[in-house]
Amino acid sequence: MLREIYDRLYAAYGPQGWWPGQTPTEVIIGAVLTQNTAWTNVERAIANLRRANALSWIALRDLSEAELAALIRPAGTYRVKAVRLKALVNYLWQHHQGCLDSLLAGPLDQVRDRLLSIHGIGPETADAIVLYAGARPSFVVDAYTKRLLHRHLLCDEKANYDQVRGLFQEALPPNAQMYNEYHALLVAVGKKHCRSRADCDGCPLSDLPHVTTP
DNA sequence: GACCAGGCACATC
DNA sequence: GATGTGCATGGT
Repeated sequence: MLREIYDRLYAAYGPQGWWPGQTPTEVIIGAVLTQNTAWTNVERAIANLRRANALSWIALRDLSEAELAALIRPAGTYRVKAVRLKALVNYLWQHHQGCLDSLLAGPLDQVRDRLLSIHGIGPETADAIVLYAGARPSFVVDAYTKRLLHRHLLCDEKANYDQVRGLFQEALPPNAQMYNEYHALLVAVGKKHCRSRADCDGCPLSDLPHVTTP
């Protein structure tokens, strides 16, 4: 069924062209900045960083936390995110000499655990980094994904992150390009539909099995 | 003027 | 271990 849903969404919406970052570094910064935040606000923050020549790991290392916070302010929760970006930058320099390829190298599960050990990087951010910066097949689960699966009776309402991720990874081949598109497609359909029970009109999945109670 | 957005850490029970 | 809460800007 998860393969069927992918095919339908792809047919309806086409390739999404995620992640909208120009370099792996930019993708990773965006992954932290977008936590609980609309992407348009993340773009403003990244534009500030670019204007300040701060889109590099050296520059980010040398910025103070307060300077960084000021630059990323449009992304919201900027004090928290400045702490998180600093934790990531410090980890990269302390454990990988500032080398991103080194941070992302090794068995996928090891890389994921490595990222999860960094303060401010939870499962969704870690998977987004592995998938969209590392181009490796770690499925990204977000609120849209959980909601859609629950509405279509494919997971329990209280299923946790790793359970939902496991459903996708068991049903699909470990194909990073496909995981990439699928996550983006789930966000696309989730923004238009599946928000309330009245949003099913025109949804490419509206004829699939569906919850009948709120 | 609420309500929400590619979450996460921390406190409390 | 399971909920509840703070973080904070900009769009709808």
